[in-house]
Amino acid sequence: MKVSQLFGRTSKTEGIDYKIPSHRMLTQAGYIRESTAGRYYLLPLGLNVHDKIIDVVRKHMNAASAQEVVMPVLHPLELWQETNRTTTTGFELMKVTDRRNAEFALGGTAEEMAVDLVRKFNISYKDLPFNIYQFSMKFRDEMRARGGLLRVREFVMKDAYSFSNEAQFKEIYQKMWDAYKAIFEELGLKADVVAADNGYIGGEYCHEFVVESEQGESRYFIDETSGYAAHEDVATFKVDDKNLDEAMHDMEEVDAVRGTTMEDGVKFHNLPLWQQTKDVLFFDEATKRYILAIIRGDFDVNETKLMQAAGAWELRPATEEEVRDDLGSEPGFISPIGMVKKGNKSGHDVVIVGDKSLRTVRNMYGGANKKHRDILNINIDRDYKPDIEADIALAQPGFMSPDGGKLVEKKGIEVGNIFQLGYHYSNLMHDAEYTDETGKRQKYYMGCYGIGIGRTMAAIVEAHHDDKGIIWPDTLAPYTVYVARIGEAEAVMKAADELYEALQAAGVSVLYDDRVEARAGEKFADADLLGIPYRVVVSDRTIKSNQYEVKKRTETDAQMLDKDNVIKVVAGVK
RNA sequence: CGGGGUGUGGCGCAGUUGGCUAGCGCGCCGCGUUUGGGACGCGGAGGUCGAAGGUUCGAGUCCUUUCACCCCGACCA
Repeated sequence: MKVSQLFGRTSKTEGIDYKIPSHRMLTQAGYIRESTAGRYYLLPLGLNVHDKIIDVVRKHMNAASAQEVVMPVLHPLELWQETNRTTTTGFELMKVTDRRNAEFALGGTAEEMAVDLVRKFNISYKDLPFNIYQFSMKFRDEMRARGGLLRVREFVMKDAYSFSNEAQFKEIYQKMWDAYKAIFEELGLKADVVAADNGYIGGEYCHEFVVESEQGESRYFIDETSGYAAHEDVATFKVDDKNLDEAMHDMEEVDAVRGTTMEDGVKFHNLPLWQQTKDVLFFDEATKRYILAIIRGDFDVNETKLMQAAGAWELRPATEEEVRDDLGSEPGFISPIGMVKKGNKSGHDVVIVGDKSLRTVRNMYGGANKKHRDILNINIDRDYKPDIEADIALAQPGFMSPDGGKLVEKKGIEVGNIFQLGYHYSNLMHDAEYTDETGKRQKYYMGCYGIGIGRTMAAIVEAHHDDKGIIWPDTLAPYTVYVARIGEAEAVMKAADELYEALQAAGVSVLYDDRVEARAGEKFADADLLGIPYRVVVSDRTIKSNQYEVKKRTETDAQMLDKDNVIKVVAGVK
């Protein structure tokens, strides 16, 4: 390709105010162009790389015996109603109506479609297991698009859906895990595999593939000695026992003219923070219940874990008015003891969820549901009993991992994930069944597996760039060689043209900077910005010796080679 | 959706307490001089000042409404 003919061009100023390197460089180098917030044009260079990433993903999916299909982008809305996801998805579903008034959802993920497709075939155990996948545009009406390709409203996703029985599933999940490791490794990314929350997708467990990056939005913890890795939403840690050797004392209600913070309580009673109870009241809009979370004073409540434990969907903190008027308690002095759980003013029940850390402390202290009154020597079981006991504590850097090492906090870009879905969808959708060996109908046991192609592209740039521009891994670069022709002397033009032809004849992909209007500095700057692995200069200087100047993007020194050796060096990387 | 901010040629911006023909740099087109790390001169094209309504003799500038975009939060590939 000749630069003079390439659609899209580099710019010194375009995108200069984009803060995130991949966003700025991909825009300035002419790989992408924004349409409106979160929707991008992929220009020829951008599509070139995007396609190469897809090729890598496809290769490994096929090797893991997944089979490629394409599903419609418009999903019949009935399917989403079947699984109740018209209301429970984290992203706002985008809907369209056709001329017959049939309603469709713009696909944001395709579990329902996959199930609907498979059940049309009335399959039996002989068909299992199998895994079908596609590359297709996904639509998500994100609250806020951000960071160029990192978080957008339309993007190509590779999404795969596996169907099996329960016994077969582990192997499929492992296969996808291994395929993902191989994919990201081939793409030049070091991905951590992190346990995470299933969220609106459903199922019981899942893993995210996260590339460590300052620009990432995922926070996760790693125990570097054991390899334990978990998203902050689900990370667990070892809780130390505090004063379990102490005898239980009698409960006592006392005056407590103090402020409403935890520190106020510590100061007033002159007792450790960990001995205080932290009582946090939430309201779940989905199930219309109050949820009272109780935890040891030195820990915080993890809302994701709390939602899982309580079966809640739309948690929000309760307001001060609700605490007072509905529950007859007092902000800052909430307590499970004496809490009216049923038949309170609002008619909404209260569910008490206790963290397991409450069993590591004796004789705790906390509010008495009355202003300026506290209770001392509170002990679980004797004085109150949570409706649900679970781990609802938020992990913090430095805490001890379940394996005994230290938890280190990291930030990263989530480029892919794998979900166990189990019977989640086959329970919700009718006829999601196969016939087993005995002729009985059994539900599909499912998994799903996603990779965002554009986000992966951005993650690669985040991982591979310098202050001059992108540094593509050799196999992903849109072109292997950038031929920079300097000057317009007849002999130079001829030599450059010949080199361009010769490289192409040798099967090397070349971007030939034949612009007469651009000067040397501009061409060098563009070669660096574009991130092409090799730059070959043809100029007065080089043709004098009948040689060419060859420089790798990753190196500072160039070498002089004759044409055959240029081709030899460069042909090795295509 | 909550909080903060910005909308003026393709990009980056200036435009004072309302005032005359809306400017500058980059980029783009033409001619010339240049030619190894983003040159220079001369000439040129390109603008419903985000949109709608209002105040006024007069609005880029003031008022109202609205839309878009950016940054911070909750969500995700």
